[in-house]
Amino acid sequence: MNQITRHDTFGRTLANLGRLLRVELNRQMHAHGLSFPQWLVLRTLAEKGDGVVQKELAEALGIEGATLVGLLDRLARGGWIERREAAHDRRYKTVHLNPAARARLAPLYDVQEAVWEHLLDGVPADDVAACQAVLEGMLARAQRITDMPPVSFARRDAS
Amino acid sequence: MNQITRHDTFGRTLANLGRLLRVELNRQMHAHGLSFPQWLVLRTLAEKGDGVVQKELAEALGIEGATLVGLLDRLARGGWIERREAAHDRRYKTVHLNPAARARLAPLYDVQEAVWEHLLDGVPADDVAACQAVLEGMLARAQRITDMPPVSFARRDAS
DNA sequence: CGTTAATAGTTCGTAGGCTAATTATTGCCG
DNA sequence: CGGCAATAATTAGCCTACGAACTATTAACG
Repeated sequence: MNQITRHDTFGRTLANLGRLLRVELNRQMHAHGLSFPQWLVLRTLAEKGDGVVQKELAEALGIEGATLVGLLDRLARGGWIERREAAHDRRYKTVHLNPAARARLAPLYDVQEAVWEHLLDGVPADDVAACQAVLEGMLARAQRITDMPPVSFARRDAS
Repeated sequence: MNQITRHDTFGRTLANLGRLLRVELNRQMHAHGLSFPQWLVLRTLAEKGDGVVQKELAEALGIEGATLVGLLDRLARGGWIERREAAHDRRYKTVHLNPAARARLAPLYDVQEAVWEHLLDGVPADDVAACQAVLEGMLARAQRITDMPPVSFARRDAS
């Protein structure tokens, strides 16, 4: 009963891959004193430049502000970052990478890249590009869906 | 500094898509009194038949036994399932779908399928298949990687 | 001006995920 | 038979993530 659809296996692959990636990258980063989400925060911080405001950082990461608070708390406790009050508007706080953190961060780019190379070893670049195109299309549709009410998918009448 | 690599954008797409899917499916399932992980448990339970043992259920879901314990606790509290002691070996417990749960579960297959149809609307089946092939290859490699030590990726000597 | 609305950050409660340690039971083997 | 290893489930502790409620500050406008 209730057959497995073609899309369903796609979903399972995606879910399993996501979980495995999270676990594996987490494990790799832990060897350098960071979790994977923490690494994402620091990497994004380094990209966007020092003094980014929390709201903007959370948006760039695609997480909620409340979630970022905890991440920053732990990063600050570990000496990676520092929060300062913004002068012009005291509602804002700017986030700053500590000087020592930059050096500790450098090797992690190699770790990340090595993981990806292992995962995509032997896969033709064209195939990867095609796959990414499909995923990005889904991403775009998913973002549109998010604005719709939940009921819209229940296209059946629950007798 | 520390350039963005080609694989990196692929990783971001994957991570963002995974997150959006999780959030969206969670939202859809909540309209029927379930979270997305809970739905996965019940669906897997229905597939494997009644009386599955927790260990086997956790493996089918790809999560740890400890994680399943909490999920089953909440599902039992909600009247969806029931745990019974296995007769032949009192270490085991078998999980059983409550009769009323089956009827409540039926419409959710449609919800799930509708989400996938929206996400893949207009994408040629060949492209989806090609994409899935790449992802499955990554999945297979990721499973092999998990057996390796964390250091193996730090191909540079951190002075 | 001053009250009200909007906005940034935080806190609180809940859930899901992990690892490590505990408990209860069974298997093995000397 | 008896102790010891293996195994299933649970518990405890941590991190990440969410939404909702709260605080402090600033903006809007009557």
